[in-house]
Amino acid sequence: MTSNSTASIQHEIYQVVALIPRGKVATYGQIAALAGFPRHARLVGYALNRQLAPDSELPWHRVINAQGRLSLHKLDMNAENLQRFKLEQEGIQFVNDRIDLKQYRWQP
DNA sequence: TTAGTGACGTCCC
DNA sequence: AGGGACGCCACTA
Repeated sequence: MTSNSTASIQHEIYQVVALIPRGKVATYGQIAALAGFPRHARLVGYALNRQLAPDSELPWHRVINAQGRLSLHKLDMNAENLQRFKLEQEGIQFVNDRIDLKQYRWQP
């Protein structure tokens, strides 16, 4: 690992993401704040990138950006298609490639 | 060490 | 509405 502090941060991020219920979504910034690291939205992306595996227990697909859009295409367009598929399977509706956060945002 | 980068967010126009 | 300019901060070369 590059540093043990980031390892613990990642651990906190995973714990929060694991709490997102089926059929709901959260933003990167929301996850960072809930994990106790405000303004670290980008770190959430880095952390999830390491968990990007088909057999991952983590509901990484329920994390989207503050615009209600998917951001994964910059890295892996194929993975983004999977993310959208998983979300739609949970009953989340896309309107013009966008999710209505007022309706679907997770509120702990 | 420094500079560039990025699964982001907010502000401004 | 939607796009651009910054701000942010860990990571990488």
